Amino acid sequence: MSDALRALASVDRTIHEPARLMIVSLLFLVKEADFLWLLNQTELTKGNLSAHLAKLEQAAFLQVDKRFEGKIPRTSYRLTPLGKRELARYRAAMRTALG
Amino acid sequence: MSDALRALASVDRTIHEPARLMIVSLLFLVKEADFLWLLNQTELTKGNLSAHLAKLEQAAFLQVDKRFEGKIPRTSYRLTPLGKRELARYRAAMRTALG
DNA sequence: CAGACAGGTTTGCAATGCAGACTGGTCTGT
DNA sequence: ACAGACCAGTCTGCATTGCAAACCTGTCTG
Repeated sequence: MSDALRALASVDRTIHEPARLMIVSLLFLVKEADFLWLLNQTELTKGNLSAHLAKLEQAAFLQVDKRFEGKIPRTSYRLTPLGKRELARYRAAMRTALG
Repeated sequence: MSDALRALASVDRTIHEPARLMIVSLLFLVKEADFLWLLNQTELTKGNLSAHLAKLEQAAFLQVDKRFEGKIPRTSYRLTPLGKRELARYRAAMRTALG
């Protein structure tokens, strides 16, 4: 089994999913974002986005920060260090795989 | 929506699946292969490999060539021109997405 | 007060990936 | 000749997904 194949066999499915790869890539660039912004950028449906965020949170790849600004709930999402590491690993794996 | 995101949103799920990406990558390199060889290279189970090959055939990304060599059935798999093009497109998309 | 919008969660459905059991045939050893 | 191993797959059943639409709570606007 070649390196390229080994790389593919070991990719993290959580990140590999295109919708989630969009999310983590965005968060990697902007550091922090809220739900609506992610919704607009990704063009996913709300339910879908919510589900993907939940999955990423469950994998501890992102951290949800809910707080109030006055009466308005302000939720922001950002990558955890683990999330950043996994994204880097994923990128490296895919680069290896794609030659 | 950035180019990177657009690229991700449009990836072909048939090829994106790691197991199938292994298969098409292998076939791209070797031009032609049989079931056992693919089985050994990918380390998938037979049922799994069979299902993925069927899906790739259904998408017209690969072509199955069954013939007899004496009494022994000799099946070989190879990419179609469409399969090669789609792999190229996928690679380009992922490179764009991963920066 | 009605309606729009933010910020999600819950539900239901169809498709998928996966492994293991099964089939049908050939080859090898005794 | 027969048992067992191997090749080449297919079939089946299961659990997990991804997806969209419906729903919910609360705020803000006209």
